Amino acid sequence: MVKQEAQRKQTASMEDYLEAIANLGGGRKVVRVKQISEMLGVKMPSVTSALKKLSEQELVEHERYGHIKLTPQGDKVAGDVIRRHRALTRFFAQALGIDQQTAKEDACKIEHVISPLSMERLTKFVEFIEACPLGGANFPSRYEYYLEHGELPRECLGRSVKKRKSER
Amino acid sequence: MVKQEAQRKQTASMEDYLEAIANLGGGRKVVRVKQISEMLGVKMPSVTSALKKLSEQELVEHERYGHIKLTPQGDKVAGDVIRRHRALTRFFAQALGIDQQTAKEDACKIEHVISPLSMERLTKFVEFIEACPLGGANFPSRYEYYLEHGELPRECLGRSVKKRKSER
DNA sequence: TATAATTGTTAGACATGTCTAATAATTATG
DNA sequence: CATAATTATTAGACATGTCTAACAATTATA
Repeated sequence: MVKQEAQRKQTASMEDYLEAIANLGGGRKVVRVKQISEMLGVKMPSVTSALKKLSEQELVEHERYGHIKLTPQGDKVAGDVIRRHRALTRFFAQALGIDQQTAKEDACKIEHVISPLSMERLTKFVEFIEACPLGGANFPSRYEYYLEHGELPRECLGRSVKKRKSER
Repeated sequence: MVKQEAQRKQTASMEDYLEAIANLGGGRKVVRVKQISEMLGVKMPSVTSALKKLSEQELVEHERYGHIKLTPQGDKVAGDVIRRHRALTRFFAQALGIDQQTAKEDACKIEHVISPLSMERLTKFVEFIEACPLGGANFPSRYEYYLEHGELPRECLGRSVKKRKSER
């Protein structure tokens, strides 16, 4: 087995840069400092300085005034961040019924701090919600009822629903 | 209406200090720099320095070598943080089935970055889960099945379950 | 292609929050 | 109650990441 470089844990900030570069360079387009700076809402010198750090860690290839590209390692890290981002966005939007904008903003913050275990469970949770006609299709609609009316829908009150043996 | 001091948004770090002081001082016990430092895993000078900042913002009362106490404002901020913390912990533990330790750790991070909207929905979600015998009691158990076996439980596969009109 | 506009970099200030080392105050104990 | 042990503070270093101002390179255009 080949010895694997231990992947240094990135700060939230550096993860944001990697994510931005991946998103901008997705279609092999040229990535520019200015785009990154606009996407992240920081000034260009901040980007330059971040690129320097990421280059030193071999996560990014960057030469003065020249091209910006993720290395395979950088791409892997960015991919992980993006996966977390997507799952979290789906969770907030699909499961909790939150608007896309807020869902993304929250995902953007939480993706940097959530534990792998919680991330995994949250992902499975969304998959489950989306796949299971009962826990899935019914669950969100009942939940929405609860959100709107502040009280449980009929089907939850036990009357019109047969309980299974194990629940009697 | 009395003019209300705009509540300056706190950093994650300052929120942690307020939370720790509230938790330690809960029973009107004397709060000590050392306790805070141990609870947060920082050295004492960090605490002293944080207390200075929080005092300037009138969130904490602190005199040299003396007592440490939240002001009413500080107490309010701490209370908000603690409420977020609790709801998040419940979510991870109850809804996602994550161990208490990890649930708390994640809550500790996320409580500082989640939006009020998502927080509110997440709280309602947990309430719903805990209150609704169907979306509640059944949902987590089906979800657990899915977690363990990697596939949906029978009741979710449409066979043994009558769909309601609206879903046909 | 010379010049203007745009984009990128460097240098260095600043804010936040941590730490260590040295010192001071408080508290416990012989 | 004097001294030792503990707890707290100050001073200042350091790391991260942002910014502005000044300058440099690149690209567009007259």
